[in-house]
Amino acid sequence: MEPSRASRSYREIKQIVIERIQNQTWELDSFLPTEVELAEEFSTTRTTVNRALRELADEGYLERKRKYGTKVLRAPVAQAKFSIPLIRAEITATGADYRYSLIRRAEMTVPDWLASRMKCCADQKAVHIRCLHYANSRPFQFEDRWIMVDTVPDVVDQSFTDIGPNEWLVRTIPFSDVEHCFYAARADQTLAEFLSANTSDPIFVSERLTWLKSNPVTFARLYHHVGFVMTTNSNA
Amino acid sequence: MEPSRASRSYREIKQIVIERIQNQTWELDSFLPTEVELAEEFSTTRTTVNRALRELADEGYLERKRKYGTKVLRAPVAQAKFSIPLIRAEITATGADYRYSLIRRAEMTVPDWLASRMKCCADQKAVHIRCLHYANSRPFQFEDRWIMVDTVPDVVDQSFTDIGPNEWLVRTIPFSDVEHCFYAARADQTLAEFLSANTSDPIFVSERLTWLKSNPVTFARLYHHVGFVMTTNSNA
DNA sequence: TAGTGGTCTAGACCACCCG
DNA sequence: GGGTGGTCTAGACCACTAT
Repeated sequence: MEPSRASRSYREIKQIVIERIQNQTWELDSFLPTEVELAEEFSTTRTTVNRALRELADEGYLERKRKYGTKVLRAPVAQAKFSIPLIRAEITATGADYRYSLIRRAEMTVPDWLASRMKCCADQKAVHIRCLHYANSRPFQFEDRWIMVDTVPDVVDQSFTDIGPNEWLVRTIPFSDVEHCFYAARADQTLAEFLSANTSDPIFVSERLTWLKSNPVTFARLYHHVGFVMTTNSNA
Repeated sequence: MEPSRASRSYREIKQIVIERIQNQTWELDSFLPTEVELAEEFSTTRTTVNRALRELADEGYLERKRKYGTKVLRAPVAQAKFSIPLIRAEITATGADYRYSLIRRAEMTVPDWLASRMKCCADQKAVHIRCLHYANSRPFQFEDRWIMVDTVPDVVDQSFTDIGPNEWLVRTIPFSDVEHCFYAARADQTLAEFLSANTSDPIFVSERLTWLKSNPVTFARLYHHVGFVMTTNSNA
């Protein structure tokens, strides 16, 4: 007669909460029971319920406020996650061969537009690199990158003939703040030649800006091959 | 003489760990002290240290294994998060006026390519919608969408003349699994007219696939205006 | 001011996995 | 086998905020 008293883990609770939202047992915009009530229902402690609900809130399904309660959000799909792998890994993961080729390496003063993007002053030095990444000998990505000498002094000793700048940076710089952006651009003649595309082909471009403790590290503009598609990692 | 014994919060511990990685106090690929040791150093309990390290691992900075320890990962920027707002909010957030216009609404059997994308059978019905979203009377996004009648039966009663399909779905369907993808496309003549663009302009396209408990809900292909840029939310 | 979630404590047992 | 992180317990006090 007595119902099961086995306590639920925080993972089970997460799953049950999701099911109840899907069943509309708990409707959109409505409030869940309090943590104390749920802890009793699931024969567990408030700590465990708290972890389950906190994670669901982080994932965008719930909204929580002190004194107010926990509400079912209406638009749970508020966020999408992308993993940004090293390009070598991205290419070899498909079974293709990876090849790297340096096109240009030059030291110069950062141009004004770059200083503005990186929120830094314009009279500092940077190494400017252009290179190509191939998959099975076909152009996969054309990379146009600046690396700031003040923040990464070792860069002046790097030729980048054998290793791509991103791969080198990831080995060298501990960790950073990053901004990404993505847009579509039209291939000009130069870009078309690098990517074996036709002039005016649509090109998927991603830009990555990196800082280390507020100091500018690098700006990268990545031109992807025609037909490239960026996809989310299934689901959070 | 005695050092401060004030215990550290999990947020402070996260910050300290990040600083030590940036300082190279803890080098890339090296191991951190164990949770017990850190708990002692920070005058707190293992629970608190655990939460700090667990969150840093979720964010991609650390790798943790039982019996093995906690390691500083080399490529911390393994993931980027995007928030995907309702288009009305996206537009009004910039201060622009939002306007919506339905172009086409038709009930039909799902085409084979769509059944394949949604992992569902082809002999079911769907409502096919095309519509435009304007910002200050200029085309902002052209939307091409299918909504599955079997999963969302109420859709047959919706005219979508006054409210966009996404806005209606978000009010109606509790929550779902989602896949996103993004790519660059070339505007054909029709698309150019809808978006007030020129033929062969590069267009940023996003596709969104949604399921509810494994049942296909909707497929949306969103063509953004020329010059659109998608950006990450600053930093995790 | 009262009620809710946010966080912490001091312990415990368990699961995994390297050696 | 033993050491590490993963999780849970049964409490406690705090911080925020709706009313």
